[in-house]
Amino acid sequence: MLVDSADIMDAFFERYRPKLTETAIGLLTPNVKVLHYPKKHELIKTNQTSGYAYLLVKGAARSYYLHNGTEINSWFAFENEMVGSLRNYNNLPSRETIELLEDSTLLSFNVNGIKPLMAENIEISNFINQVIGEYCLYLEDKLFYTHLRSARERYTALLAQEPNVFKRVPLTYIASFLGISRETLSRLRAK
Amino acid sequence: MLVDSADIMDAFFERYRPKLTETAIGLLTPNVKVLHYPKKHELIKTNQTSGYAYLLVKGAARSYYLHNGTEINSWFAFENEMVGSLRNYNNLPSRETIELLEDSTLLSFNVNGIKPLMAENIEISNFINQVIGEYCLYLEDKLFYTHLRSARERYTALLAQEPNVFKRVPLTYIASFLGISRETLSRLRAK
DNA sequence: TTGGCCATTTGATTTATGTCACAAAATCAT
DNA sequence: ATGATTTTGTGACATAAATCAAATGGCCAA
Repeated sequence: MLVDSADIMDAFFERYRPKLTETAIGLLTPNVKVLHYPKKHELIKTNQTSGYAYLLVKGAARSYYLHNGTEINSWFAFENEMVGSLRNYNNLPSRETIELLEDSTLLSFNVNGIKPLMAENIEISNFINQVIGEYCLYLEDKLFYTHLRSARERYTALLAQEPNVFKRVPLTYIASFLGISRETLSRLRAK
Repeated sequence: MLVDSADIMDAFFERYRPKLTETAIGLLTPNVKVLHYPKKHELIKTNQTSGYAYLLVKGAARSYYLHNGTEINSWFAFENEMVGSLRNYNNLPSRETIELLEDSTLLSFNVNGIKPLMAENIEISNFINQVIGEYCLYLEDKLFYTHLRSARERYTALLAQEPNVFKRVPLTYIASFLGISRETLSRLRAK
């Protein structure tokens, strides 16, 4: 059954209600759209500078890049997570391709339309900087829990911290995310 | 020869002059101090929540944490670089200790005094978010150039991108930063 | 200047993980 | 459903890098 587009956007803004007043929402709304895309659709492509960021309402996505001809997955995202290219946000070409792992429902944010609003509305500015700040903490964590850790340690950490990854993402993708070969991941799982 | 404190602060604000007006500088000034500390001084300590961030005017610093009883270095910083704990900024205890590698001159920023200014002055808000945004890009780069790369690749990348690290930081520290043993680094250098 | 303490190098050996090859299982399209 | 294609698992072997051990070199303090 189809959910009304306006409902989805309302639900999203409701989540941020303590932070975003009607004024801010009014400014954002023309720059936000509800979209549906099938599995394998590419939201952002390598070397491209996209003007959009997305919120995953329903579905899953991965980000990957090519290294020596093989795909290296850099992250996976699920419901209620923001997906996009930080480099794109800074007007640099994306190094990664962002691809849907499932048929998905998304909110698209027109970055070129929203950025200028940051100067005139402090709530929007805070909202965006909060998203980037949280991503920054995530990256620090990822480095901390990866650096100088063995394959088994990285595997068990991921299993503990993001169990849904193992339920919704093929092991081949998870292996390169963990920085190990498919075979090693298979053997780790076999205990 | 001693340089006057006011001169150092002026020079710093001058760097940001196109972004910070007199109003913003006036608000910041009471929260900024010029400090001198000797080599080995610890600016921020593990598990502590410091209320300060620093700009390295002259000198060098490293950030490290303990893992299985050994020090793992997470970054090195030199002149004109901001040093601090992102986790502290987000009111979380630091996982790392930030220690000076040389006798240094710094600007200290009182974060608790400055944060409230972000709500009333958009330039200060933009300034801070720019610093965090750049750190975020740095972390992405670090992951990208580290993940699934061999010891030799990580070594040559560091040598190419930050040659001064090898001039001012002991090899023991560089080894753990690269995620390799001291012996391996020595052998890589011997070619 | 000298001794002592780190930092760095070099050598021998071990170990974790990658690679290659193939088998089994699961998923997909017809 | 049925075969075909993709994903996952298992075994044998290769190799990068760790570990252990010890020698050499550099630097600081008395």
